[in-house]
Amino acid sequence: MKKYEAICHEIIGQIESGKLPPDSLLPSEHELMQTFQASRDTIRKALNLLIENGYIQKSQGRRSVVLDMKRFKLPISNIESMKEVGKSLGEDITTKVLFLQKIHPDRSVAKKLQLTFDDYVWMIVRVRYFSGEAVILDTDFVNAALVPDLTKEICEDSLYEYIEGPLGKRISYADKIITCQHVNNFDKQYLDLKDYDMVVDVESYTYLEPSIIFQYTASRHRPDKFRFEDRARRLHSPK
Amino acid sequence: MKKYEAICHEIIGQIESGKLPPDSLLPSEHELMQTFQASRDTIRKALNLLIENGYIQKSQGRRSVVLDMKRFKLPISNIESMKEVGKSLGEDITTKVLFLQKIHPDRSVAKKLQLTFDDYVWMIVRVRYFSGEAVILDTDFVNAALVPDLTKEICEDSLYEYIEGPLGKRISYADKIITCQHVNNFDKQYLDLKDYDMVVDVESYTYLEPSIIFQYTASRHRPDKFRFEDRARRLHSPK
DNA sequence: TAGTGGTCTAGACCACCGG
DNA sequence: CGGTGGTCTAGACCACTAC
Repeated sequence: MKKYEAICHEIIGQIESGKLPPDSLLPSEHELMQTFQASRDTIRKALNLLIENGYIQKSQGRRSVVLDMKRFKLPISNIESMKEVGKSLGEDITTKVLFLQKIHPDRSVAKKLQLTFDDYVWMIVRVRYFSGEAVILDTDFVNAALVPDLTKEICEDSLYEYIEGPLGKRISYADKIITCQHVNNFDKQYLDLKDYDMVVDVESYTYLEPSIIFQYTASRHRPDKFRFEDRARRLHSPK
Repeated sequence: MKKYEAICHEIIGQIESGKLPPDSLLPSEHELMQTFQASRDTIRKALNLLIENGYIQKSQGRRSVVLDMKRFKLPISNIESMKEVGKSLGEDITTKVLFLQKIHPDRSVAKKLQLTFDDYVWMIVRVRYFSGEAVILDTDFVNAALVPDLTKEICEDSLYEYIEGPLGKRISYADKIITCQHVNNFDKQYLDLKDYDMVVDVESYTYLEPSIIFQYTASRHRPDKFRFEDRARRLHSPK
């Protein structure tokens, strides 16, 4: 493991164990250099990781402050598979594959994945059950040139795990667009909608390294089961 | 201006002017060092800024790739005041202040802002009009010890501009929680809801530097006018 | 193998904060 | 004023990619 990651994890451990409670101050960078026998740059990289993950807050001239992480159990602003989300939630999530077939893309999908009509995509339709209720309907289109073989078992388990494991590729980033929409017939047919007439629609464009789009997903969430948490930082324009 | 910010802006300029189109490769870090007469570290800081703002993607052993920013004109994942959002949208946004008063917080607000019942908070209720339609209802609670004087004019113009300008404080970050909820009587009374029976609820906890909570906001959006865009990065756990 | 980005080090100077 | 974090430099070595 990289040194600055190791230092970051060591400090996270101290925060989560309560040795560094919320609102307490971290040792200075100089002290941390000695503690961890590292250069200042390495310490600063470790601290930057802590900032990105919402553990601490820095400001010039003062020591870093430990933040209160209690409210932030489910960061969806990262990319996580359903399997990962379920694990961190401790919820009983199951997946059912309704449809899985290699097809030629239609006009809209071809454009989204930057393909031609002659290329192939996997179309996957999955329902996610939370405690037995069908609350999310996912429709995926995956570039079949990048992911040649897919099975029902992989789609039920974890698509991302398959891609990053056996396929040896790496997921890089995803663009997400969240909107609200009226329910359509698919939603009605496959989700336990109760009397909701709207869904939260999350469109994702997912990229492999270095910047290759491989997946477009439309994810329809029953409104009462949708929740998105994010920490936004203010971009101060340069003076 | 800091050197690495200057370099970052210079490169953004080249990307936005089309001199560095999407999918093209940046010069190597070594070449950039010579071009900008800077050390490698400074170049890397500039590139990191470009990554954080979604302009480029790096991966080891390869040159950096320019990403397509077209879809990302409206970043609500940053902290922006309504005034800033309106400016970048070119939309006709106006604000009407319905209520502005210094009060003692109730139990719920006191807890959210880490105050006691003896402290004071400003309660502000504002309606946001897009092209004449009332589509967002904001209810703010602001720690009055940090922002002693507020007027209707400031609330109608820009609260953040007032805090970062005359008050000389800096906004640091905000935690946001997005959910869907049924409309309540306030929504019905003040928003042009058409026949929608749900709203998108965005709760924000906003912090000043170094990490002082000063504001809690509940923002209720008419569903058809809500849109949230985000670029999420995959956090690979250390091996 | 050559070129690239990733990590790590050591040291300098500056800007800001607090007492 | 001393201490702190922010910026910048110069150089070394490693890991990965592409050929």
